[in-house]
Amino acid sequence: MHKVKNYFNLRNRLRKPDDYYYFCNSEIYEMLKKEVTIYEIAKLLNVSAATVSRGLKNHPSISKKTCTKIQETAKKLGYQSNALASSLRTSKSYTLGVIVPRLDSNFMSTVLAGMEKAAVEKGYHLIIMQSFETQEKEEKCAQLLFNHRVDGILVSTSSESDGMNHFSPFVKKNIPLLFFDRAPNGKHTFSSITINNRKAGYELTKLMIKNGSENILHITGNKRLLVYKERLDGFIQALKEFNIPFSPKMVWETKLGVEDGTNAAKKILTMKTLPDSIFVANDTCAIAITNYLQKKGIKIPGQIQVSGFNDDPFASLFTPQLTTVRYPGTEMGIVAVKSIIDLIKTKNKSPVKDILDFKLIVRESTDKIDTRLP
Amino acid sequence: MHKVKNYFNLRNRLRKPDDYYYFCNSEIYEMLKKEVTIYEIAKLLNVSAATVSRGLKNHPSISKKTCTKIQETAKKLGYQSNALASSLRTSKSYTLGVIVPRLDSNFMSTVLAGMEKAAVEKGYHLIIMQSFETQEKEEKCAQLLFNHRVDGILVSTSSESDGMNHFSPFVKKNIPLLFFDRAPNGKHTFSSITINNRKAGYELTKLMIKNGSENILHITGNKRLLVYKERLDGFIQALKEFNIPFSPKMVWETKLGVEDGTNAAKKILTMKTLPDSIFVANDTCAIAITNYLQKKGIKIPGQIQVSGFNDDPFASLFTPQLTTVRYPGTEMGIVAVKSIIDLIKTKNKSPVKDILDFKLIVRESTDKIDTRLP
DNA sequence: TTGTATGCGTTATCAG
DNA sequence: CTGATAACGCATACAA
Repeated sequence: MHKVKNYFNLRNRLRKPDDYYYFCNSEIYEMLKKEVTIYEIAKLLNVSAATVSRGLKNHPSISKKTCTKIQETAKKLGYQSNALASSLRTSKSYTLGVIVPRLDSNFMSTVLAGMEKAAVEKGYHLIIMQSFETQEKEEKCAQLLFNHRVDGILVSTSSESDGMNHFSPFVKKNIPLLFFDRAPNGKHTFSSITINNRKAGYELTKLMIKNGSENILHITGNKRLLVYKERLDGFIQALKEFNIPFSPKMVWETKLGVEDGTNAAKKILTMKTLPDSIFVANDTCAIAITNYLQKKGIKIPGQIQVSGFNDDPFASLFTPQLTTVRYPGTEMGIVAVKSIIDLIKTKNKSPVKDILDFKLIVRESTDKIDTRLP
Repeated sequence: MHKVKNYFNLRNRLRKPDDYYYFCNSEIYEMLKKEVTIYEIAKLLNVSAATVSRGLKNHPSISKKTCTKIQETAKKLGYQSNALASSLRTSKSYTLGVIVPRLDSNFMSTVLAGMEKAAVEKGYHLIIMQSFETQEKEEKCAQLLFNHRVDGILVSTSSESDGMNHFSPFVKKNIPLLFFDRAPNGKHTFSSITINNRKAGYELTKLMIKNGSENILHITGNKRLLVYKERLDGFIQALKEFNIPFSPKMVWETKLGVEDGTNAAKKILTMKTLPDSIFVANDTCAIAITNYLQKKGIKIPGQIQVSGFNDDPFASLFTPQLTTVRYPGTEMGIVAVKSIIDLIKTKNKSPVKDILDFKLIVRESTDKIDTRLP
């Protein structure tokens, strides 16, 4: 009875000790909606809360017998550990923060699916937030995630993002920060997982040149984003290699949506000489362009070759099947999470720089130009 | 100096009081990687931690002057509130748990995007988890989310899920639980947000019948899921209304993926008499089927009308443009989050049952059957 | 308007 | 192997 009293001082419960045993075995718990804590278990078993805490996680220093007793009682009482309290005490939340420009893109949802899977496998979970392509929201997300004491943060930057100062709290506190897909421009020492956009752009362009093109149009996204800038670089590199003079007029910057594609197609039709191929920086826009041009009687790939980027699920169902770059979304997600968990666990200081392999998917839409209609 | 000593007793810091002012203004904080807490701010300003806590959130009982002083110092020290501690204390986490079968579907990512947006607007954020269509994982997700003391949980059930017992901890503790898109079968008193799948199935079928079809094939998903069961019900209802006899042979259950569509198409081509229309329960599969049939020389909609479900982005770019049902993903996400936050705040006991309007998108793929090729 | 004291539920440390 | 105690960082009832 002394012990019980002692606990009562500690925890300052309202109940009278005499009622305690009955109380624990009754339904009153639920009715009072009081949390079932390790103290409840402790009191019932006449052990200390510390022992319960250990027993619950099979701490080696606790006897098997006590362990099972504790776990059984926990189950009986419907005990659910409080992860918040645990995180507060241990300063480990097993939470990873994720910031993406938007959730609802084919590619992004694939990445996130991979991330979630890998995270759960390693005992982590994700708080996912959207920056909607603005720096302001990206900063707010970062703050919220910091306040929630995530163990690591995965970011695909917004197109607006300039400095990376909003991540300095993480850096200062040595909380791993890893960029995926869209990494910051310029020289920096951040960790990142990307694909070789430059090489992909290069190979796609080379393919079209080899198929007979000389007058290539590149329709791309916001050039401030490294992913697009590098595809462009690859494009230019290929032109150079084949002695095709480059001019900025060959590059159109758009938002790469369906409407942007339709508009681009309209504009193309007003050109004095049509391009003989179009390298579009994503599939959605490539298909929108193709679709419009086809409706206006242009033969694809007969008159114009078109290539996309991403290998969206419909790219192969579309007619003509779209040549594109397979961009390993799920894998990127998995690698990103595995890497960051590694950074968390090893407290490794050297940044990860991972460049994933892409796969060039060559399909009908870039068929050789000598198969052209007259 | 007395106060300072007092705080020292309370918080048991290592530092000597004499060094304190210097300490707070120095860089040693960051070097020691000690958290900046309200106590640090309090000591610097010679006020109590309680005052700081209040001042930080502009509590009315704190003078403007003190408030600004506190907030300035907080900023200077790079103070970041600890949401875990706050949640522990207040037992409000401002976190919503979300369980979906998978993240990487067009529709789901749209819903999630809406959810995230609405949640952030209301000061909440999301932990998103995948059940991968298994009950076992769904249960694990529910547990983890419970352990993290989410304020509410949003669920789209896995196709395997049978009982809903794994959500009873939430129900017992009066934590709002809301199903979206896929709600549990049978009678129950859970809150849910769905679309009128039955009516959509009915209208789609009616459309095809009115366009001249008599021999309709319905390709659907797992019938244990209410969403598919109801589409089927609507299908049957329309047949009945037009006195077309129903037979189970008219319904094929598949997984609705691209490959399943191709296989279904192959099987269709082996039928003695081809159906004159096909109502497919999602767009992906509808397009895969159409694509295969077209390749084999079948005219769509000339010989067979096809309709999908979901209005995926490519449905209108495909040739023929796909007749489908627009399923308001973003809106569903927004409504779901708003509803659950409402449940959280009002502690309302009466369940929400929201049925969103869909929109029938009639396009070429179901053009009148009298335009058929001979 | 501000301060005091305490608890939220857990775990680490130290002692036995 | 187990127990007592003190944090983790914050917020609130109560007191002043």
